[in-house]
Amino acid sequence: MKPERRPLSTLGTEEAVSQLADLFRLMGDTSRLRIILASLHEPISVSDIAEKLELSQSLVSHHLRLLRAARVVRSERRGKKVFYVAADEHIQCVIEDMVAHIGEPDQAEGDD
Amino acid sequence: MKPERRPLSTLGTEEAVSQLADLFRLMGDTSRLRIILASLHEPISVSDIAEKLELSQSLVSHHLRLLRAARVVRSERRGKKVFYVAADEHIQCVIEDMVAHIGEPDQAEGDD
DNA sequence: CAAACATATGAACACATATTCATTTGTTTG
DNA sequence: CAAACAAATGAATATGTGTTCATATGTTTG
Repeated sequence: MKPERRPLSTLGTEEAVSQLADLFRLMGDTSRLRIILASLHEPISVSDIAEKLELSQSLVSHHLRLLRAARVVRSERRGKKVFYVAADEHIQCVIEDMVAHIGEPDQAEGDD
Repeated sequence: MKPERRPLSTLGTEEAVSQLADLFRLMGDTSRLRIILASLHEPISVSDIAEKLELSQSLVSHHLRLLRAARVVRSERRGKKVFYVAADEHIQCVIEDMVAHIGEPDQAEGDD
């Protein structure tokens, strides 16, 4: 089920556009995007992310801090481990839309 | 009307994830995002973009080259001017979803 | 409390890239 | 064809940032 989208009229201020760009930029790094994908459907611990993606624990932690600050993911502690999961369903929607864009047939007009 | 999304099963390869990240990164710059927004609904010329956004013609052109290469926008020449417009409706969807994410209520669990 | 495990943080560095300036290419019209 | 306008390109630079290494903080268990 697809969640509702919002009109773009919210993007009047420079600050709003800046906040939006920040989110896209966060998803624009391969490591971070893989981390997001790994935590998209179910909570996963930092160490499991690091192992699964073959990234250092430190790097994963650094990225998760940025993602959590932007509320792309949220954290939950379970004993010694900390689990991260995508914050809301919109994150998945954004990714799915972008994948759909990639699959779109090319209809360039002045591309030569 | 919302276009169809695609499943994320396409993201198996590293190359697919990399391509996806490239697109997000392109939208993660304030100037580029503003350019995308300016050309979202109707074709607009390079000079009009530059004037409207108060960016240099050169800068706009540089960014448009990247956006066109990634098929985020497509170009069409009309006389001396070149008009750019968002390549497909998925671009708008992605933005709308991200705006919706920003408007999402905060439900952090371990945020303190 | 000490030891072991899991995560977070800080500094430093290598690398990418957004922007500017100068120039070139392309298009229309006298 | 020359002049004027519009857009694209290239080089140079300043700034941002992804990654690593070392270390600190937090948590459980003996």
